[in-house]
Amino acid sequence: SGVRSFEAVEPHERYTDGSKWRFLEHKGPVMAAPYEPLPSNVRFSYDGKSMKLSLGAEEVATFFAKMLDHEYTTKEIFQKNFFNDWRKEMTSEERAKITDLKKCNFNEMAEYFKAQSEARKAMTKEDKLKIKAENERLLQEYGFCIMDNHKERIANFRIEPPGLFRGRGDHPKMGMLKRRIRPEDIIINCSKDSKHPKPPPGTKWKEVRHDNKVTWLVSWTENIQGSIKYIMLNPSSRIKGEKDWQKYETARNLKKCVERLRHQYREDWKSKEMKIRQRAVALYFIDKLALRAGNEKEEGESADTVGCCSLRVEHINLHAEKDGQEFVVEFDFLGKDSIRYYNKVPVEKRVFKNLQLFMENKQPEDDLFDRLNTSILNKHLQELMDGLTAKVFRTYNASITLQQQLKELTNPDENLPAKILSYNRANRAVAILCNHQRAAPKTFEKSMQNLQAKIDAKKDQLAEAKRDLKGAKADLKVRRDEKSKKALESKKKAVERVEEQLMKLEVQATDREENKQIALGTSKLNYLDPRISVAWCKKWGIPIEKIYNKTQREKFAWAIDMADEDFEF
DNA sequence: CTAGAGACTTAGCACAACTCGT
DNA sequence: ACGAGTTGTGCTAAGTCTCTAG
Repeated sequence: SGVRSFEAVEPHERYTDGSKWRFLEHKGPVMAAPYEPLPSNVRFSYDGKSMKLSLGAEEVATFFAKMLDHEYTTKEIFQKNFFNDWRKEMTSEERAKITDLKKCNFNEMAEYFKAQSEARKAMTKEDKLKIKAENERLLQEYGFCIMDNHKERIANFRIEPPGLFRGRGDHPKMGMLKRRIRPEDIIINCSKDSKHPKPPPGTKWKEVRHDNKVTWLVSWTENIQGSIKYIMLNPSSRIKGEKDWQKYETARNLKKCVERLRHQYREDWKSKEMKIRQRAVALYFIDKLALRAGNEKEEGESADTVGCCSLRVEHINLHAEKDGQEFVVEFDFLGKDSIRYYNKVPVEKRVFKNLQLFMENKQPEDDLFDRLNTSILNKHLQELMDGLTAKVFRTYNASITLQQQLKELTNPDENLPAKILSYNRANRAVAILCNHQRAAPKTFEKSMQNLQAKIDAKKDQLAEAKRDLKGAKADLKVRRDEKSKKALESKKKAVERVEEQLMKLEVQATDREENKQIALGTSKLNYLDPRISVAWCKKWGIPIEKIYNKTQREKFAWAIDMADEDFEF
């Protein structure tokens, strides 16, 4: 099943009728483990008196108890949403009695779960092995499907277990109960002529359908936002790989016409139509700053975040002059996942003047681009180039930046670790462009200190090695024999070795420091044409394992097969 | 054009698994 | 062999974009 062939030049739709497969067979999802009631000695108490909860109410209470040491359980919205949903699961007697969250004591439950997790850590090796074996069995049975002629890995074959919803950022629905998914909620998708997955004994699927226009195997509707969740294939699968390839080919098509498009939107800055000016300025931001498109969101349904088209007046500040630069736009807004975007960018005068115009007579909470949305923008883009949408600019600019940076930063004379540092720096330039941030690792300070200690130790070692070398030189001068000559050689070698080790550590420290709050993974996985990296590795004799781990090599198998050292994005 | 459903990609984080020095 | 620190993986939320109906 590992052998795949791709057309060498252009990715194509496998079928011309829009269907995604002919044959699809799988075992269905793994359901969430059923609720295990608490032992009777673990009690919940209300208003100082212990009280036995009904099974349903107890389960939801344990969700809260498990989260007690997270800061967000102290938030008012979280508590309100939780309590509201919890009460719905109570019996009418419980509901009558439990009316104030502050009077609830979950401590025994919390202690119990802490003890459980300790016990799990302290399990014997055999028991851990047993669990591992069971997981492996589950993976083998449910983790694969047959699509057309290939056995393919499934990405997420487990149904999401129930729990309390925790959105990102300031989410109005945090703390709500994410309910348990039953077989009756689940839609199965497979081919008619396949062996259909069986629902658990005594249950039924909501539906079994045979829709080969879609790629998912299982779906259900989630109760927090009412959106549909899917079980789909792993990125290593044919269907995902071809799609990925296609994405990068579209971005390469953009490369061919991007100068034309840039010229066009610069012209449009002068248009007499407000709508066209807004479109042109937004597109400039998307191109220059790799902003996301910015669809409209329903207010109050999720955290207040924006992208380009949904920017509001309050998200930018205009400075005719700032820090010695003219026409500076200061961006400050929350983007996807409530990650802050903060940037001060000098722009062309004409853009600046347009922004002033767009902001005239508006309140801070008004839309900056009031005549624009993603649908208008994408319709325009579609006319400029086949398959062009706003997000293609992100892919294009990310990939072209990597290629440029690699060209600029790679020094042919440097050794392997130095070259890899260059790669990471090129990758980092992209991550910064795309604003891929992470919380600094909790162990960051300590880990830097450790590394510094290692470096210091290595420096001492080097000084010592150099002293030895000097001694050997002096020896040779005096003795002039073969033995001293050999000794000198070996001391020289030793110095070189330690020098190299020291450099490696210093490179590592630099890399880590620069990476403190930057996440490289997202761009590597989603924005960088893997053929650029494969070509770079081949050109400089870098083993691909230094750049891509096993999972990544599987995902990018198509590119590793395809690209040679002169691949140009 | 608007709203909503649906399908699919992109995202950061928690924790499990592994690695390396002692 | 062990534990601390690092890396990899699973999870699932949060985006983008298309399509359809009114």
